[in-house]
Amino acid sequence: MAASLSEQVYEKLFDMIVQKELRPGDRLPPEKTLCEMYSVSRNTLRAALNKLSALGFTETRQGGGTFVKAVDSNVYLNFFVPALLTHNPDLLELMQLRKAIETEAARSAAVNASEEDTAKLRTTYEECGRQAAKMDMYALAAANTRFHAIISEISGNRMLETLMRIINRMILPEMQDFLARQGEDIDSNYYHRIIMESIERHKPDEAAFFMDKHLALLIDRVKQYISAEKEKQE
Amino acid sequence: MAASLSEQVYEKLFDMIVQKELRPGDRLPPEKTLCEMYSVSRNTLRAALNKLSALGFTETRQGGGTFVKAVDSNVYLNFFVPALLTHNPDLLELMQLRKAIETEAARSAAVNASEEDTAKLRTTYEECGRQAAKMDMYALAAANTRFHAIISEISGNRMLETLMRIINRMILPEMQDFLARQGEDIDSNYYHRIIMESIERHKPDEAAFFMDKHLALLIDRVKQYISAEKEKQE
DNA sequence: TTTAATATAGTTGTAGAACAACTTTCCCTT
DNA sequence: AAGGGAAAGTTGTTCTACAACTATATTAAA
Repeated sequence: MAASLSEQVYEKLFDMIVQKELRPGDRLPPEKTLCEMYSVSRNTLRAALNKLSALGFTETRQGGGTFVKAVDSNVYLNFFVPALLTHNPDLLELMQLRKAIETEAARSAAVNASEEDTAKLRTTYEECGRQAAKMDMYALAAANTRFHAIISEISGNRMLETLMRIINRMILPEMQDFLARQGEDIDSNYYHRIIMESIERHKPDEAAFFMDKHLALLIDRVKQYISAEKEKQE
Repeated sequence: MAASLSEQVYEKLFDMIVQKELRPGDRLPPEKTLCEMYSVSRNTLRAALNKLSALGFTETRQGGGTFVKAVDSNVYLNFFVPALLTHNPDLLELMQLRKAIETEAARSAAVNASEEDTAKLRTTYEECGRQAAKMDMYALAAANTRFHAIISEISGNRMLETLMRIINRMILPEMQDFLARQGEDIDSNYYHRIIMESIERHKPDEAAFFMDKHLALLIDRVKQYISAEKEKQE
C-alpha cells in the first residue's frame, strides 16, 4: 500500500518545512527544478504543492513563486467555520481537551503571573460579574471566554495559548446557546474568584485543582443538558 | 483579484458538500463528467479535488472514485497541525502541552479501561522493561512512546488521542537523543507501573496525579539537561 | 442455479508538451 | 539616476496519452 507519488513528494516538502530547512518567507525552487529534484512530472509535483497550500503551509503567486507561510492560527479559524457546518463537532470531546489544557495553563499562570497580569485578570473577572448581573448571557459567555483566554496568555506557553484560542472559537457559539438556555451561571463566578486568587498568590497546584474542578463541573452540566434535550425529543 | 479557476471549482464542490447536496458516502461524478460540468480541463478539476481531499472533505481511491467523507473531529486536527508546527515550539513547551493532554487522558483511561485495554497496556509496559534491561535507549524511547500512546487510545477521546500522536511524532527524535545521552531512565519504569495500576484499578484521580508527576519530573530532567548543555558550550 | 475465474469497461494517477497569464529582472532611453 | 519597456522566468490551464487500479459483466465450472 505505497502512497501515491504526489503524496510522497508532499511528505518530503512537508518535512523540510517542519524541520525548518525551509523557513517562513523562503521561496521554494521553481516547479521545473523541483520536478527534476524528485523525478516527477509537473502534474504530480503540482498536486503536492497544491496540498501544501491547501493546508496553509505555503502560498503560491502566479508568476511569482511558492513561499513558505508564517501561519497565524486565526487563518485556520476561517477554515473551521465551513467545516463546522458539515458536522456537529463533538462538544464534549472538545471541552475535555479544553479542560486538559486550561488546567495546565492555570498551573503555569500561577508561577509566572506578574502584577500587570493579575490586574488584567481581575479587571476581566469584574467584567464577568457585571454581565452576570445584567443577565446578558451572550455577553457573559464572551467575558468568561476572555477570562480563560487571559489565563492561557499568562501561562507563557504559546502552544497552550494558541490551542486555547482555537478551541474557544469553536466552542463559544454553543456555550452561548447553552448558557442562554440555562438562564444563569452562578458557580462560574465562584470558581473564577478562587482560581484568580490562587494565581495572585502564586499557588500552582491550587490553581490547577480549582480549574480542573471548575471545568469538570461545567462538562457535567453540559452532559445533563444534552441528555435532557434528548429526552425531550422522545 | 479573481480567484483561480481551480479555486472556483473547489468552492462550488465545497458548497455542494456543505449544503448537503452531496452527502457523506456519496460518490462524486467521475472526473471526465465534472470537467464537462464546469468546463475546465482535467488538471484544473483535479487541483480542486485535491484541495477537497487535503482538507479532509473527500477521499479518492484510484480506479474507484471520489467519495464524500463523514467529517469527524480529526478533520479539525488538520488545521491544528500547521498552527502547531509553524509556531516553532521549543521542546519544553511541547512537553508541557503533552503533560496537559496526557494527564487528562490518564484520568479518562482509568474510567474507561476494559480488560483488553489493560492487558495491552501491561504488555507494552513489560516491553519497556525489556528494552531498559538491554540498555537500548532508542528502542526504549519508542516503547515508552507506545505506552503513552495506548493510554491516550484508552481515553476514548479522539481529539486527545490524535493530538498525542502528533506531539509524540514531534518529540520522539529529541527524546531519543536525550535518553541516549542520559544513559539510563530508572524513574519512568516506576511511574509507568503505578500509572498502569491506577488505570487497572479504575482510579482516575490517582492515574492523573501520577501521570502529572511523571511528566513534570521528565520535564525537569530535560531542563537540567538543556542548561547543562548550555554551560558546556561556554 | 450458484460460484469462481476472467475479460471488459470505467476511473484515477502520472507523464509530457504547449501555450496563456502573470512577475521579476535587466537593459535602454531619457 | 530614474523611468519605461522588452525579455526572461514562473505559475495557471489545456490537451493527449498511457499506466495503475477498480468495478462490472461475461463466461466457465461445480
